[in-house]
Amino acid sequence: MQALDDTVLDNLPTHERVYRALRDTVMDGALAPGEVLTLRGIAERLSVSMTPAREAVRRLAAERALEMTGSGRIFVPNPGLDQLEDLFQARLLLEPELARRAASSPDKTLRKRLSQIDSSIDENMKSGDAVGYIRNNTQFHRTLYQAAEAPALLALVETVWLQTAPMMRRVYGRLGTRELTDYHEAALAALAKQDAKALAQAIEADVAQGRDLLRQAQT
Amino acid sequence: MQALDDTVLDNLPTHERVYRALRDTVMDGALAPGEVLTLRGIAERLSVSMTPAREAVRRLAAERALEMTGSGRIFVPNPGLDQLEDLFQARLLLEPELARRAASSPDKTLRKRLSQIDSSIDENMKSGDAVGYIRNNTQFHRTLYQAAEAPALLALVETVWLQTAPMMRRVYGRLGTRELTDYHEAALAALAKQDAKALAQAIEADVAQGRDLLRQAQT
DNA sequence: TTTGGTGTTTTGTGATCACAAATTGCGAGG
DNA sequence: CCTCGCAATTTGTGATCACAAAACACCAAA
Repeated sequence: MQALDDTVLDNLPTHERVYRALRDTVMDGALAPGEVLTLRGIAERLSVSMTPAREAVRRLAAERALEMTGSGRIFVPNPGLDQLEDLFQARLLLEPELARRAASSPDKTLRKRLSQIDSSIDENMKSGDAVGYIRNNTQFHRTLYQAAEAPALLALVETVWLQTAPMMRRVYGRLGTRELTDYHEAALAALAKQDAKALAQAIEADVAQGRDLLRQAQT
Repeated sequence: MQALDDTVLDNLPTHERVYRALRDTVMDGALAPGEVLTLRGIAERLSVSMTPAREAVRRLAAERALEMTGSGRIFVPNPGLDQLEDLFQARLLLEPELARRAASSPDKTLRKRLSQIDSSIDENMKSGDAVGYIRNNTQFHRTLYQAAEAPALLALVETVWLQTAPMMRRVYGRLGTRELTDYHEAALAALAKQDAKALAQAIEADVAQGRDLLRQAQT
């Protein structure tokens, strides 16, 4: 009876495993903007053939988590400030709406889970763990929005996260995470009161903080 | 000196050609929701091997234009009413914003092109050409939003269009296109006056009309 | 007519390979 | 020190194939 919560990492198709592995490294900001990847490199690192590696890469490219030149060169996108503004605008349009919908969820379990994640975030902030911060912050938002039960909207937001992650990693690495304001507390309080408006505002402030930090970092 | 505007259909990678061909059929609503596709079928129809067909399909699946079961079966999504509401909500959040940004474009050429497209739409409506209507309507919106110079936002909207296209085709096929209100005229007038607010409202009304028509059709 | 099972066919998956194009490395010439 | 050019290498692409699993068709039993 080992591993009931195996997150079914095995028995998945190879291309799916490669996809998830690559996606996670992008989401963590483990890949620097502009960094170049090769199919053979990916395939070898994960002990698979080129075929599933190619499929995974093309899938990520479709989600704009990776980019490919006309000649097939694979690299991590390095969006300009303009494009980043667009991506944050998308977040500001979509995420408060998702929060609003999640607000009607009377789920006690949800609040507990969010609270736990927020504790981890606090630790990450104090210890300056940028990767841990990004990972838990993403998980906080994802968990909240899942309660909105709007998978089509959440999918859109996830692709935006993928596109901003490498840049945010760079920013947090430079500026640190110690001086960030934690809007999650306010979000949790609003959720407890089922105050959709306040929740949406807290999320908006949270997203806007990320945007402003990024603006500030861009020289 | 034939075909300078060949839209470079040749000399593109095979997987790209397959992708575009499939994407167009989805956008046109030529594929019915629930319809099943096979890699060998696609490959044979386009006279290519399975490899580029697979890549194209997986790319479309990443954009949610196609869906794949755990066992790899490929089919056109058949979203429930709930999901369609979400998709239209995304459109309502994103498209007015894109319109707003496009409004500052003083481009005379743009207005002329939009006007031409709108004429085609009028013909399509009168003749009840559902596919032509969908194609031109999409082109109208795309052309307008391209002026917003926010490719990241436009890409999000395009994926939403892909997801709703099969259902809209069904709806227009059933209810016809003759009784639709043409909000594009108002949009053009607002654009000429560079009235961002009015333009955004016209676009909102246009999108909302699509949503309402779909609601009405769902029994 | 419906249900259950069984054998056939269809289908996606992943590895391998030849090929062409792009990239890189390096040395000659300015 | 920089730039150009050529050769060696790296890299993505697309076809093919064996394989396992899923889907399907068909027939017998209730």
